[in-house]
Amino acid sequence: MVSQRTRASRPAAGQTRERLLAAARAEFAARGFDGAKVDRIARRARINKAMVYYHFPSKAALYLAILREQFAAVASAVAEARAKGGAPVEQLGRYIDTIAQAALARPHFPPMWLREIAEGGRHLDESVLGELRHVLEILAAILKDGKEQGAFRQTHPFVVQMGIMAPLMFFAASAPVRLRVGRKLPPALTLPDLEGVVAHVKASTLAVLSIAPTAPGSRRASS
Amino acid sequence: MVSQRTRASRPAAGQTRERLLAAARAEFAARGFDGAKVDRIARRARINKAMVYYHFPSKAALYLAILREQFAAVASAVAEARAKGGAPVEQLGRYIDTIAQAALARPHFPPMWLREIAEGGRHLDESVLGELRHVLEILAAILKDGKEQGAFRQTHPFVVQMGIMAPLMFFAASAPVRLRVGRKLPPALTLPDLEGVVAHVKASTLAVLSIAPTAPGSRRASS
DNA sequence: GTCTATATTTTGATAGAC
DNA sequence: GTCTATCAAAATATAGAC
Repeated sequence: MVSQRTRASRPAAGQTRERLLAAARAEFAARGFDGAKVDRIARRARINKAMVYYHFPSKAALYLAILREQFAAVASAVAEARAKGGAPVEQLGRYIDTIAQAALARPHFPPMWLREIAEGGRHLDESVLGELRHVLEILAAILKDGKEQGAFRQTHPFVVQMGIMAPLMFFAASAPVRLRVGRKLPPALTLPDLEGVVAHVKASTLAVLSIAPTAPGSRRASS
Repeated sequence: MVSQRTRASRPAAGQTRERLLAAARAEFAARGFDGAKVDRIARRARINKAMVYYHFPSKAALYLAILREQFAAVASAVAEARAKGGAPVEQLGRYIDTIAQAALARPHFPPMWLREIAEGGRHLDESVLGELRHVLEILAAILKDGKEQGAFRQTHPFVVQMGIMAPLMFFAASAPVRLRVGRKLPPALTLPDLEGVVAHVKASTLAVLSIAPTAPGSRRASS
């Protein structure tokens, strides 16, 4: 995957690659790895199929490049947010905001992530898994700080992560379905916006973290 | 290969269809519509490709049949749970349990649902959308009851639904990825189980519903 | 109802000119 | 770097015997 690019300027070479990546992002997000067709990617990028294989050795390599790019961007945004410091409650709020904004700024990320989950992570390599771990470890650190400072109760980082990521990804990716479901729904059931979902995720997450683990129908706390 | 006969003298007809459906469920859940191959479905069902087309007019029709079956089952389980009545808080807990159990009992449902979301619902027809609306309307009714009885604050059913369904579906479908992520994680970060996730979803949902919409620290953390 | 071919189309990937 | 032309391997679907 070494391309012979020097510092010297070349005729709009990078542009083609960028168009290719943009087209591939859109196609893979909309159709998934198997549903995406190299022909269609080329057409979207206004290049031809041979050019795809000039820039990437295979469809799979192109897909992986895009996965990496997206996960790395999200992970580094989260790391930046963590680096800003502050009280655990504040950091957790920022963590949630950051992920929501990453999803907004990168509309192709949520569907690709949902698909990879459904796929059992068949296309995830160690580099992507590493980014995932990075994000989870940052959340774990925030939760640990909060617990040590008496602000949060003991929780499972994986579970908290699920409670944050899942609604945000689900929401970001589900616009078309929500619209179709909402069309024939009683007018009382209006469609939500991202702000509402983010607020809900923040409020519910902070609430579980601060209350005793007694849910109705379950026994009292035993920790 | 000798196929067994039922009590009657006719060849085991229904059995083949059942095997076909089971194989298709597994294949579609694991690979998605485009990734699933009719050859592989036939092989899994221990029949041949022609039999697939004897029972269903096309791959798409087979896929839709399975989607319908799954959504109808979940929707009717939720309707049953609602019919049991009880206080809103109790009903909401049962609603969550029901969805979690439906996901456990039908391991192919969560990945298929995640994929359809990612896909923009391309394969959902009106019958499936109707089941979705049904489930959402039941949740909306529970929330309405709760509000009228002073147990819940005003919330958006769509948003609450996202906070419940998404973590449950995500969790149910993400076992393979979680295992790979967890393998190289500090031992402090153990892997969660479904019980923990269900408890978390219950606790967080009930918590947001009962508190005032000002979560601790939420003013500062918005952006 | 079940099977063995087989038709037809699509698709990932390459050769080779410019 | 970019194109046209094309291959070889899948993959959906069907014909037709039993």
